[in-house]
Amino acid sequence: MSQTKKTQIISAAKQLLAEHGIENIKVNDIVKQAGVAQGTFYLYFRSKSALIPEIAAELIGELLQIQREKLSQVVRTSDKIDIIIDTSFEVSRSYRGLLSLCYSGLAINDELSEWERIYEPYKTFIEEILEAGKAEGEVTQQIATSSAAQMMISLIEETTERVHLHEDETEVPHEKEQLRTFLKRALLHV
Amino acid sequence: MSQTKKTQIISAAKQLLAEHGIENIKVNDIVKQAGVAQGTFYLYFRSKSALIPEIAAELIGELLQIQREKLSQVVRTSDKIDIIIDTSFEVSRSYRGLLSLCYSGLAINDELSEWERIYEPYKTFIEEILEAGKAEGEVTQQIATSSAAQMMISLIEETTERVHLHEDETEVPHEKEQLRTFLKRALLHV
Amino acid sequence: MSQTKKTQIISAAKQLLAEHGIENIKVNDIVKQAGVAQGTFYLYFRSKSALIPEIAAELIGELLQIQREKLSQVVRTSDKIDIIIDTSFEVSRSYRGLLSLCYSGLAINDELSEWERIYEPYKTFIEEILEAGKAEGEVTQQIATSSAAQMMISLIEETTERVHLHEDETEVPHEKEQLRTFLKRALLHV
Amino acid sequence: MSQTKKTQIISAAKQLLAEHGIENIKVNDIVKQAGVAQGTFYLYFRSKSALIPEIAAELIGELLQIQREKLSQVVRTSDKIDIIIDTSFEVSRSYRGLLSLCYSGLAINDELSEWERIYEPYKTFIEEILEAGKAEGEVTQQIATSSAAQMMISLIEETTERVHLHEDETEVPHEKEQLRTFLKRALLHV
DNA sequence: TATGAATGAGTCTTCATTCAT
DNA sequence: GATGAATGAAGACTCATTCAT
Repeated sequence: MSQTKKTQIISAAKQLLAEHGIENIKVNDIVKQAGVAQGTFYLYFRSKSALIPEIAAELIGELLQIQREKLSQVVRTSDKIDIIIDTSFEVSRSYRGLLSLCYSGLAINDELSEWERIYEPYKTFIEEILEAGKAEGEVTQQIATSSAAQMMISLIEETTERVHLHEDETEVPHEKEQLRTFLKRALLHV
Repeated sequence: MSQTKKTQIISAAKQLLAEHGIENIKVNDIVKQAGVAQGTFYLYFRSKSALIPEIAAELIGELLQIQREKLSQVVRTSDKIDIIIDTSFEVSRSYRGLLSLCYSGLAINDELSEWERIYEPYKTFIEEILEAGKAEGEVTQQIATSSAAQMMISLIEETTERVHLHEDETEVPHEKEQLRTFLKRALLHV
Repeated sequence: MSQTKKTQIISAAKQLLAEHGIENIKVNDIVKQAGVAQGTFYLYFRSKSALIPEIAAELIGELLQIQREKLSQVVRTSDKIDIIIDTSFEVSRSYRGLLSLCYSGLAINDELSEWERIYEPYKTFIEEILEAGKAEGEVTQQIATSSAAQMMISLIEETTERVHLHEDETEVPHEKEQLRTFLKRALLHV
Repeated sequence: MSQTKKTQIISAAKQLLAEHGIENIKVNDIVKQAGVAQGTFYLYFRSKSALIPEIAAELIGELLQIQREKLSQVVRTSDKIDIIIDTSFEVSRSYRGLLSLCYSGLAINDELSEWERIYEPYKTFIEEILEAGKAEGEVTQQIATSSAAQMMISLIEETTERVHLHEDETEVPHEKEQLRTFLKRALLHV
């Protein structure tokens, strides 16, 4: 039951965060939206900025879970990349701008390591895919999986954010295609 | 002469911005550092947040100028990419974190178009390089220059920021190399 | 209990307002005098200028209540006018200058209608007296009660304010007498 | 020539004062409107608040001059009152709200005596009219001319301001008529 | 006289956080 | 656990006034 309150708060925060920026939402807004009292917030979060990592973690977790699921039966790395891009676009759409807000929010608060800790499992997930791809001979040996995973994640994230911020859905397919091409050229054997 | 004051303010702001985040610096700090009065700030900037675009513009301008100069005698796109990466790392080092702070600052203030206006010239510069590379048969026809330029810029920026935030100079050469490989694979003919 | 805080603030504000002008008192002064925190002020008032109407309303309410009471057993309009003048002088003395400050405060903030809404009940009260006087044949039919009430209120208010601002109590009886004569000549049958 | 600058400033201030309140106009607004430099203001006025009395004096002077002129050939006090009311309405219309702003401006600045000094000549002018009316047997002996003059001025001023602030020109004739009746009943023999 | 860039004290308002109930 | 009234530090911004030119 007490978990309910926390969940309500996180949901409310996610919603507001996606609409406005981190600096533009007040604890007051969140609790109002969540339908709980001001003080309740501090029962579950040490401070306002402690909220961001939790949301980020939830987001990444969600993304990871969806992708794990969708990739379970997929074999070719090329297909995996397609799916990763597609799901990223979908998740990013519903959280419009939230990821980069999380990022800047964390960066601002000098909690870089916190951020990395949260991103860790996702990065590992991508690394494993690339590693497997290398083993299969599909992914180039030229690039270190750690760096490549990082660049791949950044590029996908940045592109999805950018595209969605533009609010012009018509260019989505083209940008997605470009991203696909770019990534595959960089990572896969010709 | 009155330009001096504005310059002083921008310099001070750049310095402080690189050290702390945008939300962590006060107008008061900036003017103190700049050696001008509180009111003087508002003589040259409509508000605190109006400062960011100006700094960003200056930064981009600087980057653009340096790269234009260094690339003037270079022919091969591959070499151009090397130089762009190198100079980006250098500029980014001296402005440690400033670019992404500018970005988040702008994103927070919903001034996306302002941000794009500022980035415009740099993006065009990169596009022209890629276009020329296509003409020379060095750059792949597979990718649209506009998208490619955007992705290239994002990737370089994100990587430089990330590497510099880690404050571990030893990994710079490796990351730089990885970035080079990644980009060239994506953009150039094999 | 929470009403207490608001009451404290209004009391403090009334006191300070009577001593200084609206533009000369700071929110800080008010809360210090009231013994509450800075933020508490904004819990009960949207802004500093939102305070004035509330005080004005309270003042008018007080004046109205006193006069209603004192006039309950009085029959002749002439006597009623005497009592209205007397009580106005008394109330005005204890709020020295406050009424006109309220007025200017409102006028400055372009909230004329707000001001009229507040004055409404008092004006109605005076109108009813004049109407009753007309029915009794004591008040002249020459003048419309609405206009007459307005003029009567203005004249009394202006005179009391003026007299009290002079801080020379010796002239009060004379001015009061003059006001009485003036008003009765204007309103009553000879 | 230097008088020109001062005149420009006063004109600009009158205009702005009539549109906004005293507290809402800045020296900057005035000088911009006047087309002079910021510093020029302080060449002619000790401070911002020193401007109000000058404007008030000019206004009163204007009113006085007009009325003196119009009354020069008039004999009956009743007619004089009509003319005074009419001209007051006219002048007040073009300075919509300015008089009361002057008043509150001065009251706020505790310069009551200054205000009275400025009003002095006008009050004397009205007193003389009433005195003459008494001599002619037209004005009642019941009321002291000093008090009566003051009340008459206040009432006219308050009424004109009120009517003009309402911006409903259709009620002007009725209110004017009511004022006329009220004043004549109060001051003249039946 | 005239200018207008520069000043900086002054104040409103916000909002994360606390704590008595 | 839950509440929400109360807190008060913090900071952006204003604007009358000055003064070097």
